[in-house]
Amino acid sequence: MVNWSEIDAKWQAAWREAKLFEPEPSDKPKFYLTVAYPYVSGPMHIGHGRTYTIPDVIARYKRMRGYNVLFPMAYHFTGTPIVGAAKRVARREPAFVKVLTECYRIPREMLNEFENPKFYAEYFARQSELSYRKGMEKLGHSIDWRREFTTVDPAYSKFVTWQYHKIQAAGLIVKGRHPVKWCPNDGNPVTDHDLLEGEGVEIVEFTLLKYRYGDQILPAATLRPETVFGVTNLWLNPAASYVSVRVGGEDWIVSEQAVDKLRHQGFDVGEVRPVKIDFTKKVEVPLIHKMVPILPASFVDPDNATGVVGSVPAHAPYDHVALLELQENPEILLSYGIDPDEVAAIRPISLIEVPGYGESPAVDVVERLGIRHQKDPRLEEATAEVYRNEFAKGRMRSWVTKYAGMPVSQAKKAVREELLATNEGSTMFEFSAKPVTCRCGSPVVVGVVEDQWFLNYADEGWKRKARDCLARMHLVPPETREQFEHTIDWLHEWPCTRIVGMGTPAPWAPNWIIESLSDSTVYMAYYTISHLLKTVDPNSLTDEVFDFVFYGKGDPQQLSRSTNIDVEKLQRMRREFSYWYPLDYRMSANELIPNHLTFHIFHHALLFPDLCPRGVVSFGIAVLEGQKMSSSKGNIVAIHEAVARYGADTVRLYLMSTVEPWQDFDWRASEALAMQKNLERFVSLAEEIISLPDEKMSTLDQPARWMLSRLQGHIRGATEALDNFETRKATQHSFFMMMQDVRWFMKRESRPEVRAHVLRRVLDVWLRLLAPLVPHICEELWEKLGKQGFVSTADWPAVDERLVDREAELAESFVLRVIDDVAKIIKVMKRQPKKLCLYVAPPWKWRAFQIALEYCRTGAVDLGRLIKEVEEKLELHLAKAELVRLLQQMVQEIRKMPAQELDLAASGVLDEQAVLKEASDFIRGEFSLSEVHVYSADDQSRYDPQHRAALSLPLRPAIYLE
RNA sequence: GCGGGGGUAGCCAAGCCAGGUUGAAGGCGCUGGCUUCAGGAGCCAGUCCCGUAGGGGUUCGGGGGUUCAAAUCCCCUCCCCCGCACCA
Repeated sequence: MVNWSEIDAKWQAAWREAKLFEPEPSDKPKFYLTVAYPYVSGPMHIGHGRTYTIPDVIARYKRMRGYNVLFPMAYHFTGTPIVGAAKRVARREPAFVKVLTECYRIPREMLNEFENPKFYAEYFARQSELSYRKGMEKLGHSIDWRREFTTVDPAYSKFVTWQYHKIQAAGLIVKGRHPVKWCPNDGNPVTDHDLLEGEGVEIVEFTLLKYRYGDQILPAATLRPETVFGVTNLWLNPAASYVSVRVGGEDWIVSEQAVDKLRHQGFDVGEVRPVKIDFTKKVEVPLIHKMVPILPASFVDPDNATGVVGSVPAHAPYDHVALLELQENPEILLSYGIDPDEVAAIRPISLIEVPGYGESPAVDVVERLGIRHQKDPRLEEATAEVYRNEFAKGRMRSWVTKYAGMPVSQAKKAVREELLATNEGSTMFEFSAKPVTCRCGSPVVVGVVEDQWFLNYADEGWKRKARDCLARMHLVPPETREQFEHTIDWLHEWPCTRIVGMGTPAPWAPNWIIESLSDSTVYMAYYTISHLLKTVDPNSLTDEVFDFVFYGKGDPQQLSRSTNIDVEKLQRMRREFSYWYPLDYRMSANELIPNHLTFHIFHHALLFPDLCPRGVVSFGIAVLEGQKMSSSKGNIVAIHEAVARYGADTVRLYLMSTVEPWQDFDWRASEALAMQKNLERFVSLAEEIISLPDEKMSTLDQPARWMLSRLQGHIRGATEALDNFETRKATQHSFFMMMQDVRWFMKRESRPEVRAHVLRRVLDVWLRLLAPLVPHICEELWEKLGKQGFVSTADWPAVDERLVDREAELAESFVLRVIDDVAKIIKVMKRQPKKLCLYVAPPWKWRAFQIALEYCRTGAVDLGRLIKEVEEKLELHLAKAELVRLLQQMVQEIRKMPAQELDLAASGVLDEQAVLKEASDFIRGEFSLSEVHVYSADDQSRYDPQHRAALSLPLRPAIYLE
């Protein structure tokens, strides 16, 4: 049993005291990596454990490779979720309180403190056992803690202020209006976290077509303005209440429910009066100015947009079905005073042609599905199908002169533009699904925020800079490049200010807060000086200070006088930044590619065009026993619990071993436990090796040469893996394969002095290979092995080419193959043999083998020619049938064998007889035999009662068992 | 719809780009043997099917093709996951 927690604590303290991870600028080459700082709205769990262990492993590896490594960390406080969580505590929401008190064991009497967002954040940032700080320390992360900060620190705000001054000066902050989910009760925008229901519901923009109804306007809402050319009538729901309302200078008729929506969306809404719809009146369609009737329809939802709907039966299944119903039921029409003959005359007007459909797609689909009533739920699916196909493949018909031949996707925009330009249309936002309800219980509406500030990512010049930056970056995995490129193309104005939440006031509009993704784009630069800023009065951090630190602009003497910051300190900050920047690698979750990671490229491209990050590594998501983790629901495994149960090294190794960083990770308790046992086995193996006498070098025999050669392969494998951020592959080589090989060697090597000598050499290297992955136990064993200093700062092992021994590896795999064959035979003969005879192929068969190998190399084997050539060259006295059989077998064998081994074998370095004789004692033991004999197949004195020797082939000796 | 990723033996997961160590690494699970002051310990072996001599049959979502040779290359097809914004 290993006392993991004791070892963890011992070495974490030792590293801290030695200030091992507090790098200073020097003349050593540097390696600077960062990972997205945590948003501290809950405990650190194993998903985060993985996120932060990956960079730690890389940092530790690079440190051993001789780099001066900077790995800093901070905490993200900015934004709404923490504030939202504090609010939920204030409201004492039962489910949330339960998670806090039961899952996270927060005493109930402390709850009122959690109503304060800052306390809340601090608690999970660094105060409690559940915190990120404690979790990372417990995992042994090699972080320079001197540099930690939070995004609400005054100095950080100064840095954000500097940054936004720069962006503003570049003309990339623009103002506009922006739709948001809005709670009228709270008077605030709400995020998805604030919703009781309606999470993920989108805001869609409808076009309003202004139909003239006498002096009034009926604004019909549609997502398909291009279909205006096919309008046959207007729909209103007779069961709904419509009102007349002043909007701007116009008199609109909309559903009662629409009035508030318009108001929230910034329309100038005046007096509201009830109105009775006169279904006998005609309305004038905008743009085409034709008169159409108003018809009653129950499918019209008064709570969706304006409650007024235009009818395009050729392209809208609802419209088509509703019209059919009216045509079949004239009595309904009569009750509204509508002339049934007029309605009976209405025909769908097709304006879009779509491959795969007839004249009117909506009619086709309705007929195919057999839909007869406007309340049929399948109309949703029918509408989606028609919409999708027309949008993707449809073109405007030739009669729609102005837009003839235009793809629907374009026509939609063009028609909309025309409607807006002629004031025959307007726009309105609506939710894509309902209901949307705030946690306070109030229904949420779409609110349009005026005076919203945006980062103008749509700016072509900025995009170009971002693309240039991206082109120079190394991306892991490489497939992410397309995602980044796509994101840069498609990103447009990003609303970068908020009304609520913690953060930095926008410099030009202090009533707004810089939004939390927008304040976290270039903070990697801030880390380089964050420890020094702790001794500086934040008020003295003017833009000029940052200009000097980041750009070297200005005179430090003068700057010192104006700011009261020591010149040395200013120069030291400048030196830190100049030394560490650019960032070598940025690591983050791949779900952040569409926003944070691309933003960080944009902002670097603007602020540090010559110092863009060199690379990005994107991580996959983590799940727990196949289930999505959720801090707010409490289904997580907290880091401090995992470390307490398994030890830091087990957690680290498990996190690194099952998948590569960019793949999705699944934590399974049973596998974590298994990993702990594996690690304990390693420890007892290592301790056994350490207890062996330190033998002097003696001649290395076959198993020893094999072991040392395999070791070189694993050094190479692990090195390549970590160079490519492949933690899983590194673990495979450094841990699992090493375990297998060492065990095999211990079993195989019979001479104690050779075994001791080789194993001690192996362990010296092995501990260093494992140190980035499981640093605590490696330090412990490194010390026990009698090595000086920390293994964490020891040299990473280099491949010793002199120990690479392909012959030894070939010989060993040859022995293994023979053992395998013998085992198979014993299994089939179903009794325990006493005696084993092995007959290795005679020289002439090797020559035939070489010739056959040449044939195989060129592709198709002409067996006839091969036989002829072998006969001629070897002058054999052999029955033709026998030779044919033999060569066929050889070709088959060659096809099955590894190419490199074959080449080596064919060169004749392998003395089969000698290798098998060396291994014969081992083989005897393996099968509990009493005798093992090795003969050449042409040895006249051999014991061979069943004439097996004739079956021998190169690399496949004949076998006889009795 | 747009963009990205993926389907491999009971499970996870390598391999695929550069076709030939591929019945297919490694881990987990399971089975057997050994060891053991039977304990969720350790060690060894096995783990697609058939087979009293190292063999044969059939496998990498499905179908087709290229090739002496395909999990790997090409074509078609089915299915799954993630992102699409104001949310960190």
